[in-house]
Amino acid sequence: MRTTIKDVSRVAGVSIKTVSRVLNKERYVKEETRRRVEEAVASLSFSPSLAARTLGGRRSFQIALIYDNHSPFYIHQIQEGVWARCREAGVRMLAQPADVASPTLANEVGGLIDETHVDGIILSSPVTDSAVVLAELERRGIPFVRISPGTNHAMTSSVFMDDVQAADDMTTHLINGGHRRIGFIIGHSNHMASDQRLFGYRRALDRAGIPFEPDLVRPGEFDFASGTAAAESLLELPDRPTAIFASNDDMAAGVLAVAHRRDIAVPEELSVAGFDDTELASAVWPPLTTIRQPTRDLAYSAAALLLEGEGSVAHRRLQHHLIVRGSTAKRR
Amino acid sequence: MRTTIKDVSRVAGVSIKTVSRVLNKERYVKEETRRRVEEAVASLSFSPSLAARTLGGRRSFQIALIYDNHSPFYIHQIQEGVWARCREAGVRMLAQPADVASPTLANEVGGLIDETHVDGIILSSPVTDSAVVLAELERRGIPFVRISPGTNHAMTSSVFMDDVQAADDMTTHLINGGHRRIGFIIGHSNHMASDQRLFGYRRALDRAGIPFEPDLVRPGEFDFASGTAAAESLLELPDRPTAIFASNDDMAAGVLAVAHRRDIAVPEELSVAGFDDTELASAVWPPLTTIRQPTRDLAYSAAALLLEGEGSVAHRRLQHHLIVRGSTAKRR
DNA sequence: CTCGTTTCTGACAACGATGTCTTAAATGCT
DNA sequence: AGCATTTAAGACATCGTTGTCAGAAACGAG
Repeated sequence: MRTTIKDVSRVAGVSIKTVSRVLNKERYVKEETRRRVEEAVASLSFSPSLAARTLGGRRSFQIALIYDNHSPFYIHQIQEGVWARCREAGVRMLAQPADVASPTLANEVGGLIDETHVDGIILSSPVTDSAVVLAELERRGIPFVRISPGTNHAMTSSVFMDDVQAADDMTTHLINGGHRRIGFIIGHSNHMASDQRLFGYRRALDRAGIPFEPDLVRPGEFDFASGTAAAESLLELPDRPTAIFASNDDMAAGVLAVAHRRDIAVPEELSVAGFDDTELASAVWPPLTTIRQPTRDLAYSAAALLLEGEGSVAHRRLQHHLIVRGSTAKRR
Repeated sequence: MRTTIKDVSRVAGVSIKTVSRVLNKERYVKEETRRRVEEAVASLSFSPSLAARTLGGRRSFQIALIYDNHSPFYIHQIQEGVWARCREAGVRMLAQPADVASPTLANEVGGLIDETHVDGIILSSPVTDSAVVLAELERRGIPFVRISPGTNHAMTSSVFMDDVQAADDMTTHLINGGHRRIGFIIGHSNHMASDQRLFGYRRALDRAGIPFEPDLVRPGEFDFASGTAAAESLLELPDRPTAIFASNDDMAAGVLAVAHRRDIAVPEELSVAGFDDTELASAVWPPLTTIRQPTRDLAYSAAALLLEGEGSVAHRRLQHHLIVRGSTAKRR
């Protein structure tokens, strides 16, 4: 038989309602009573049934994290951060993979909410910018926080970093190294951050008075394979770039592989830059110069905002950092 | 107001019990009635409350996946596989990070079970071999399946691959390439698979009549940093190895980095082999020769065993594959 | 000392499903 | 036609908590 609040109440010699009060840290419980209940809870190593709390009460002690992202490193850090904050709050995290391209996505999210009664939701890019999902959440009035959203910052709670500035910083770093022909690999088109990083690249070029050349820009999809494809085509240009800035580390790793294959020395003949600073950035050779995106902290802050926020809209911007490693150097 | 089974029963013109029967695909419902109920469910887009089902019934429609692993790639694939099978069965997966070294681990697992009423549990290495956790699960009589356990295969359900044979295969591949001095980097000491891979390495050497040299073996922890450390010390040997076999891809990537740094050409002067075939194996240069561990499939099978298995003990062995890429070559 | 607050506690209904039991209708067999 | 069996559907208790309300005890002010 399962240990229930009734057993605790019997051992402590109080009503179940009083046990419930202690469990929920409510006011109006005498210190002495509280102590007795806590002892009973400990001696029975009692854990209240989430199902019963959910059904009877107004909270479910659960939040959902919805993501659709192809970088395991990124997801891992996001999960880590959200989970850490949830743990502190005694709340359960439901990790929910999703497919932004699925026509039934909004229904699935709605079903998730109905089934689990989650108290709130955290959206990670690119689900942050799915209009149907946002509409569904608004309709139900359920609290949610977005991590690195691409749109409508002001209307909903969110945590983010300045992707434009970060890409600008990296591009400027390359320009300062004497590079003028800088290739750029765009991220996946369904991530708003992709546009922003491209914009930052262009802004830095403009400021330095370097004309923008569409030929130096290639599309990508945030994965290794698209990085190699883009690099192949960039390095075949008659007047090839002396530096390539990829919108994330996975694609930058692809660039490195192509450079090795073609016997182009990095960083001597070609500088390569990434973005994100995932574990991958330090696991390739040479280690990548990249932008450290505070992914785990973004996730932690998102959970904090959701759990603490009294339904109010709030924002938090976290700082990025330019990490210079061995994959970039001054142009010779 | 939330949509409940009552609303559905009203729309369909039947009792709530009948709706419940349709939801649970029970017998003894007239075809015509079933259809009416299903229409009502669809038109209201009703999703039953998991909390209520859990509380009232004998199942919770949830299973937990408990892991403590430092490789994001590995965890990602495990989650992926379990999740896929759960989705098919309409069951929720609770991803639960843990710390095998924590003294309160057993309590945490017990608390998880009490709180969530999970129907079963999947353990991933190294939690698979935590005596306290196994004891706790046995004591409660809750079904569980272990993924790649290191001990007691026969007593509990599990899915696994043959780590000994796989390491033997890889070592033999290197020996066949003419290598005689083959370095080996052991995995994390709390993973049983580490011992098994070492054993496979030795077995292959024995069979080939190559004496085992303790000097060629270095400890590691399954991460990039320990791979570089081990490689540094191996490559400083007076008579350095012509091949290094690391117990996983992360450490093999570390070996590659050291080789690059020291200007040792791979694979011309040094062959490097990994294990797992995570995304990382193809994201480094040269791409790693490695063992493809069917991680995702192991996880999928584990979930299948748990969800289908009628409480009986079952096992499934999955096949590994030697993947030859550019990081190994014949000795010159 | 009385009365109004504040503090503290318990009885009981409610949450939304499933389990058990009962009953009615349909079916099969002699 | 009569009876046993199978099929079909509903009434009601139940799961383990929290919400609401009511009442008792302690406290403070006049």
